[in-house]
Amino acid sequence: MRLAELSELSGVSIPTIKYYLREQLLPAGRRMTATQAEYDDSHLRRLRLVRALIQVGRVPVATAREVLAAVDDDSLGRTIRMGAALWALPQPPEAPEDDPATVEATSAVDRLLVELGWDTAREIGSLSPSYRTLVTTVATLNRLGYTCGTPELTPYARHMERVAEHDIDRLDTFPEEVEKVEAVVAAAVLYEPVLLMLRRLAQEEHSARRFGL
Amino acid sequence: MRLAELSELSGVSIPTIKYYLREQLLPAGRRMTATQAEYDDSHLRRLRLVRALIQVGRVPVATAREVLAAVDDDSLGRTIRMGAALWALPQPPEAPEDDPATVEATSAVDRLLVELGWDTAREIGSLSPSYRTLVTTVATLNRLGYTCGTPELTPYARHMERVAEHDIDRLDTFPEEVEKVEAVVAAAVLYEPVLLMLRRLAQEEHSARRFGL
DNA sequence: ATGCTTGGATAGTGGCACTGTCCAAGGAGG
DNA sequence: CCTCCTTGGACAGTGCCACTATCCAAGCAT
Repeated sequence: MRLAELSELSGVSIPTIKYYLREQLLPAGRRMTATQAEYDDSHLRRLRLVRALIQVGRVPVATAREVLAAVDDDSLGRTIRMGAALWALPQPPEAPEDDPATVEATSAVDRLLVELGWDTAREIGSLSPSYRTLVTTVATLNRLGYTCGTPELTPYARHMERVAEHDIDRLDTFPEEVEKVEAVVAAAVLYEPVLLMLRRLAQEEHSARRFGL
Repeated sequence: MRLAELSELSGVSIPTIKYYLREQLLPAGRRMTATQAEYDDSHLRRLRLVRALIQVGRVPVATAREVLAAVDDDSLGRTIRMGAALWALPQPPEAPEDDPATVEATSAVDRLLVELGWDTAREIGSLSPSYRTLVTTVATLNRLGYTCGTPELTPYARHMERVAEHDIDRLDTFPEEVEKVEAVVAAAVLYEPVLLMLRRLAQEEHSARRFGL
């Protein structure tokens, strides 16, 4: 298919697609003549993933580029590739390391990992963006005056552990290799809002039941 | 305390605080003279909440203003006030209503609510932003080619139901009324990244255990 | 009394995700 | 063959938004 058709099928405007091509979020089409290129289903799929990352996941373009580069890097093995893709994902503002709230948060999270027996997470430790983001957020909560230490975190962690197990089980559902990696990224980014909205709905439900409307 | 002190204690620059005052995210200080105003702990607390909303929660300033207005509205009862505050929170781009993927997503979510017995959620239905966001996201997933129907959603919903119950239980921990409402907002916004990061950490942990590094 | 600080108003900055314009090269119809 | 419309590419411009810099007159401190 050509650019115009890609645009129609995806619902993304031509200038925007050109922009994504320029930013290397989308691989170039197969050049047919000097002025024409041919796109296929993989482009359409990738384009939709890009939209999902940017619009739903609110991932900045530069970050999306890194994530997708990891997805495409054939030199990496499956697990690594998934990891690398997810690795590039989040970037909330980091606090200074010597901040007292940060120090406290770090030790709270570390104690949590010990308690749960998440040894791999402990080894990888501060390299993981998830870990760092968690510490930052806990520090913010504490600075706001809301106690958020190991005891508060533990029950939540146990719940999310079961969710994660379920996530991993579902992985085998996807057949193709590239699709699999893309699926992990999509699932990471798109299932997160799903989870959050389910939680809010459940909160509304239980709050209404307990306190009335 | 005066503006400079408020700035130092909060770590927010004076021009930014002035900006927040202008945007009515922060109530004006008690005017002492024509050129001086006095701020107190409630201002500091509110300022930190604003930062949390904007920086961690990525809530746009205009939305934050609405949320905080609901928090402050004494004419509303407690539950309503919390609801109104959370009500104003999210705003992911909505899809056209007649889109086939959206229709499918709507029915999938509705069936989910029936299955779970979330009757209040069903009544409030499409008024709730959580509901609408959930539908939009599910539609996006489907459009991307990832099946996300009632059977896929149910286990996640059950997990989040337990999380939400725990959330509601924790509510009683907070003593003051205004603080309580603020706490709900802070918890909604700040515990969301905590949950997500715990999930990612757990995923890394279990993925490593199952597939190796 | 004088020099520095304060709060308030207003205009400007920088980043980012697009979007509009132009152009030369094709391809399609007569 | 000629004309007209479309295509892909380059590049500058736009709009939004969260700040930030500048200026000013009125105090307060010494």
